[in-house]
Amino acid sequence: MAYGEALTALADPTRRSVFEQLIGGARSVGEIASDLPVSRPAVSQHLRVLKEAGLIGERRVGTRRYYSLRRDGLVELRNYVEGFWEEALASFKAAAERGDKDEASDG
Amino acid sequence: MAYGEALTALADPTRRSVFEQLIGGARSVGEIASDLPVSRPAVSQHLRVLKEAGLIGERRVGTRRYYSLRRDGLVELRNYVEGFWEEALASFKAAAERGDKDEASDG
DNA sequence: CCTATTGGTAAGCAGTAACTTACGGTAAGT
DNA sequence: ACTTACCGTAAGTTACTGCTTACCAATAGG
Repeated sequence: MAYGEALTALADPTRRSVFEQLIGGARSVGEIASDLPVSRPAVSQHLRVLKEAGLIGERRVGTRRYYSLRRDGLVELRNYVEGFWEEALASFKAAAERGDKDEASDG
Repeated sequence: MAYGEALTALADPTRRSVFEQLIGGARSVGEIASDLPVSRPAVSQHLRVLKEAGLIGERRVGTRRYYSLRRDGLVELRNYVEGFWEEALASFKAAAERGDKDEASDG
């Protein structure tokens, strides 16, 4: 059920940029913000959403906080996508074998 | 780049319900709405967003319109998820081999 | 200590998103 | 033709979201 929060978190373009910055590895808040056209507090807020969605984690060193992707969160999101992907494929196949033109899978 | 619209489309819970109803196959607007706690026009609006995101297609028969998932849209979304999944895995592995504790992949 | 660095939180604001009701438009049935 | 069923669109309202500025807490270093 947590994939809902994950999808919501990744819906916003800015927040998705934050997320994608972390694909390569951990980064501090300042580093992340320096690559974005919004203020640092805005980045903090985005990080909070991503964290509550389980997509990222935090590690403190000194006054800095390094954020990085959480494997569990990614797995959950991936499982959701793979899940309906498999189901949809099965539906497509079943419809095709019935000769249905219902499906707009070709459109 | 269209995965952005797809993620935005799937972010809303009601719209995600609409989407998930279509996994099993094509449905008419009325059928979809009857399983949801919102009005039919609201469903129409959600369908439009999903359609513009490339996730669903439409087929008209009589006065009814059957909506169903579009394979291409699903592929795009799946590719996005698989993409950062692979990259993230590589990053995790590299970090682990460096002995980094940067990554919060375990948290 | 005092200051600088780093970053989270609060308050406020503007934009947008989701919903409703009301209406229009098309196809099927009588 | 008239009615019914089905559905999209328009207009308006409410609520939320993302942003900014201002402020505060914690650590590091002189």
